Amino acid sequence: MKAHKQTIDITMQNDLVIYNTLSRKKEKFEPINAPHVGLYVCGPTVYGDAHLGHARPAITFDLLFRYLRHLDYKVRYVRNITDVGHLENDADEGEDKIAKKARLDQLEPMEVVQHFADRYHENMDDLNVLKPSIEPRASGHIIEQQQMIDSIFDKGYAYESDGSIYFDVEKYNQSHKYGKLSGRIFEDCQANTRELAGQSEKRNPADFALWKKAKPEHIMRWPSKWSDGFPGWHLECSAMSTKYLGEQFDIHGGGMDLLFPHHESEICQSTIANGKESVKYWMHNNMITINGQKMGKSLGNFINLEEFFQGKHELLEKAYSPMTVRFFILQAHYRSTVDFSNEALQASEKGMQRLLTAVNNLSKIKASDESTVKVAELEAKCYNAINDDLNSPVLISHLFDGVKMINNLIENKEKITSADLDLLKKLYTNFVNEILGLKDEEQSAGNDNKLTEVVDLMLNMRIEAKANKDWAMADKIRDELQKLGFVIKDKKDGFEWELK
RNA sequence: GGUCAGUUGGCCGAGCGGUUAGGCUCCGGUCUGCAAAACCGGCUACGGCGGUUCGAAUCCGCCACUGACCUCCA
Repeated sequence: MKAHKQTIDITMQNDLVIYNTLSRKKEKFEPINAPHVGLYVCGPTVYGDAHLGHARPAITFDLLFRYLRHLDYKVRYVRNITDVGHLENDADEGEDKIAKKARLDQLEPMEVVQHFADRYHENMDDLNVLKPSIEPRASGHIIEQQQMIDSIFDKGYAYESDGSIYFDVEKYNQSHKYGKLSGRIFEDCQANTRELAGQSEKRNPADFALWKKAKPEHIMRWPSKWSDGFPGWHLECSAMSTKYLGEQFDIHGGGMDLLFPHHESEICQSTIANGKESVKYWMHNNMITINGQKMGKSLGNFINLEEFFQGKHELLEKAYSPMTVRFFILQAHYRSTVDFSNEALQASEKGMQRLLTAVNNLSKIKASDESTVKVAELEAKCYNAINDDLNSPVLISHLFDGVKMINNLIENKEKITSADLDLLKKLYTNFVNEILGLKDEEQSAGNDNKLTEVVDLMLNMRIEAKANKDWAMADKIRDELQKLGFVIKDKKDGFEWELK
């Protein structure tokens, strides 16, 4: 039995295919140094509460992390926290996002960082997103970033201008061809990059900052040989991924909006500093839209995760649990946009409940001496789906086919051997709990003991009324409880209820 | 304006040359004192116009529309 499982896993490992943004193709996943896998994902800039948009990459790469671990890879997952250097407008001019928030709230920048990092972690825990192996902060790696600048400078791809250091994109383009990830052409970037006042210290509008001299009022600053200042936004990811995953590593992930210029710039920095391509597979999750539009601060349509969980937002008809949000996101493929709507969320909520109920009901199935169901086939379909560039929607559709199988087994419409039953249970534990990361949230609600006793009492009285064929009393108890928001479910031998 | 995606049934959302994706809704049935819940079953769509092919939602061309990035944002 164990030996059998091993063979399956080894086969499955060899079958994983992921879409590489670099080649715009699906590629067989082959780690540089198996069984070790290095995974780097761009984390949040912690100057505000996490919203639905933050949940997408977190859940997408959590799925990848979980699946790679399921395949017995030794994964080192690094997801950074940006706490310095990310400027307004993602430009090379403008106020630091953290510093601005600190100024507005009259706090130390690190108070802002601590507060929102803590909130982010709470939200991620709620969503059942596993903690990364390492969660480095940009401000803790100033030395590493300065060393990387030195390296780029020594190789002649950076220049100083009034205390700031810029990456020389034109020179890079001549020797390495700029734009291989985003598909942009250097000349177009020159023509289309907006020329801001104050950018004149750059030789070329497409150049980006590696180190910025701090203006007198700028509070987040570190000494350097060039000036008192702070690192450029793109640099932190290159410096930290190199430090923890090495000069070459397997997968770099992030949102599609980071593809340009952030990831393109990372490639430039790492290629020059390390003398070689650093990332083997680039993966990008798509955006979440609301009523067909991307969420954006300027559109005023972004919804915080906390607001989802509490139902406190004008666009929300009700609260949606973290698992509902997670399931909703997993029901679309990560490279597709997914459009938020109350109707879609509610569809996911019901569907997920049906799936999780079936999982709980697996224990009710009794084994026979033959099987009329094809469990091994179902398992193969599930692995094929997840192996195909993490196709979670197709995986989920197969799991729903299995739900029908489970329900029919419970009602003895189908038969299953004990070996197949073990496989079926393992299949659902693996895919639903371990890989998709779904868990039943039902238990915690309405655990007020007195309330439970009173409601149970009422419903037991109703059973007596029914036994006496006192339908008026039975219906009265039911209807009144329903008015108060209780959902009453009659069962063959009793009842179940929950408070909405 | 440049670059890149996409347009699938009432709603969401897979598919990427031939087979029922799946979920929710809706409709029927089982169960029930009646309901609800639960379960089972049913519901054949691919923006428009041409073309390639024995065969196209899937490939090609044109048109229309939507979105993303280049500016905030994951």
